[in-house]
Amino acid sequence: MKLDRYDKHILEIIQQRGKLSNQELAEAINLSPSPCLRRVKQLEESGLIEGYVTILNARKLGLTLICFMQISMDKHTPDRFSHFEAKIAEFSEVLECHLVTGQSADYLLKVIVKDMDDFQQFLLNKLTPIEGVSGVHSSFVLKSPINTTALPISN
Amino acid sequence: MKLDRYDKHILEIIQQRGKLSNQELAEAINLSPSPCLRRVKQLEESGLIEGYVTILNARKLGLTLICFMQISMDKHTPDRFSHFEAKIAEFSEVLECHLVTGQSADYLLKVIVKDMDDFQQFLLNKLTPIEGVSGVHSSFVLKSPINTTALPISN
DNA sequence: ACAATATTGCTAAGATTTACCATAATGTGA
DNA sequence: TCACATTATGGTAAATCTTAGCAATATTGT
Repeated sequence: MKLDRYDKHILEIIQQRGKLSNQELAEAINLSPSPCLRRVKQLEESGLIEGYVTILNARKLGLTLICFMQISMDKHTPDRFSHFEAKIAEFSEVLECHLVTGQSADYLLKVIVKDMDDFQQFLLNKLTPIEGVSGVHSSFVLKSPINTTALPISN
Repeated sequence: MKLDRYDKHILEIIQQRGKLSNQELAEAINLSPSPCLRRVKQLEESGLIEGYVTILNARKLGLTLICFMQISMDKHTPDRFSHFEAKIAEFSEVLECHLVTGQSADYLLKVIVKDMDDFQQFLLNKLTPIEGVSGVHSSFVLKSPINTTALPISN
């Protein structure tokens, strides 16, 4: 699967503007609508385009507290990990869960909640009751000068 | 700005499927296309909908290495911070940059690169040369069982 | 240079978006 | 509770967009 300059240009644009009409996209990359649409469909079928999503404003939804949580597990057995991941998947306040390298933690979680009360609820009633969770360190986000879903496209 | 069940239903659906046609969305929430479109437009104008983006497959783009980096600064002065943020904004491999609380770091970065060579380039040629960067700790992502942009919508 | 292959741009049919308006539903104050 | 004001809905139609087929053009490899 190799991408020419048209494909790369398409990807760069639609990463930022997912709902651009095909005509506008075609114009932006200097191609007529037909081949432009064909290329997009191909990129979708290849799986390179995973999907289209809508980004909401967290603050306007009342979600003002974002927290990165480093989780340590007591034992590093496969069933400990899969059980943790299954439990975590039930909580909609968890936006990301990454298994990471590093001495201090096994998992890194990105969590979003309304306020500190909700955070406490999440921590005490949802996270720490999960079997095997032996340590939790929380870092609260003060501001996020960069926050994008757009991946770098190589030249 | 208060949301009724239609609005919440719209938001829940379009967070997952950003390019759903208005007709399909209307059908999904049991409303005719006209009022459905009006609601979406209103949500856009209110700023609650920030925008629509396309999610690409990082692996298929050759981007196989994701890393969370904790950055410490030597001095906590406003110009140190703003200079760091301005420099970081120039690097497309930085997907997120958060100013965070916690004893161990000032910034948390989410970085994506092709491989360890590119990571080394980023670390040595781009990140550490920034004035004021006094410490860097890197955690590599092994897998990400959860990775969503969809925010929880309260009932 | 030439043949084979792939890609483009045009066209037209079908589908969708979108504004308008009459009707229905909701909420408010007496 | 009722009348009234306000708001939201659903149908309609025009404009726009999507999308597949096809002839023409461009690209690639030998």
